[in-house]
Amino acid sequence: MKLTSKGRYAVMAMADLALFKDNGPTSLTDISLRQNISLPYLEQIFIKLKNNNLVKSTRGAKGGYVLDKSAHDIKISNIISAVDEEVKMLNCKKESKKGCNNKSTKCITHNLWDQLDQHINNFFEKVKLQDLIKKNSN
Amino acid sequence: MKLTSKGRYAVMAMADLALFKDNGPTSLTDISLRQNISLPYLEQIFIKLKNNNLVKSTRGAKGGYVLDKSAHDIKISNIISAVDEEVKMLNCKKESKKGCNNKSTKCITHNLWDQLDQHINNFFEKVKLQDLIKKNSN
DNA sequence: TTAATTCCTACTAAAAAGGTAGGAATTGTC
DNA sequence: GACAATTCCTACCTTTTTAGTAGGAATTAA
Repeated sequence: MKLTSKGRYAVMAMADLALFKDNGPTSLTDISLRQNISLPYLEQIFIKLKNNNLVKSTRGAKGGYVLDKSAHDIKISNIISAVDEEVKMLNCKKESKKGCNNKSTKCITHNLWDQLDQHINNFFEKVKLQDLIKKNSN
Repeated sequence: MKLTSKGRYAVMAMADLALFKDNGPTSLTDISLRQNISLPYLEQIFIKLKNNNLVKSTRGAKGGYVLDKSAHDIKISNIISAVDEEVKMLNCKKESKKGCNNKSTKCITHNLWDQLDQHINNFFEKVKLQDLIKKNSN
């Protein structure tokens, strides 16, 4: 299962962008300071967010990043998958050739992890970036 | 987040025990062969399962393990936590002293991960070992 | 021109995952 | 009583991943 700091940082950074979107492009330096994430690490994360059309960049002084679409239209699942974290418990190969253990058809617990994956992915599908910043203002 | 092969193996092994419970104690050698898990690794896992009263052991020849209670009464969450895998996305310290980033009160995404944890833990609470072996007989 | 920024590639340190090695203790079976 | 099968125990190890760091090039507002 891959759900670690990178995914968390990505979501935090996107939420930060959404919160400060009215100030023009937000620099990674600002996000780094506000969210306490190392700047070069943020850079790597934002390359991916950009490649996945979640943010747009402006280079040079006064540059930075802005959301590429409204916070209403960005699902958490989009962010998670953009930084290569996939929610997947199973090593089990696709049900084409061999089974999960290189043995029989499916391992005993195949369905369990499959259902869990669906649960989690479903959760991330339902939550929008906008939901986070609403909640934060409590 | 800690949900890896160890937890998966533990659940697989417990399900195996449940499936073959009528043959008397099941040796780890058998489970190792059937589930394709390395024997010494299984041993380590079973020490923990035993310490958590999920299985009972019989030493010596013809020895092995049996479930310590009915498969109806063993929750997947029991197994996962027995092998030290905890479902917890947040690094965030308990809301006592400092906030999540060593900064403000809560990080922007605190509630999100908190809810996800609850979702997953809830899932594991609901599913019993018995449910797995029923499903497997499809 | 300079300072602030994104962009890019490569390296690295620490931790965790997923084991292996080797042997001691126990017990049913011949 | 020997032996084979097993659990039990401690220590080590190898590979992968995580979470960075280092160093600099390209871009652009002021």
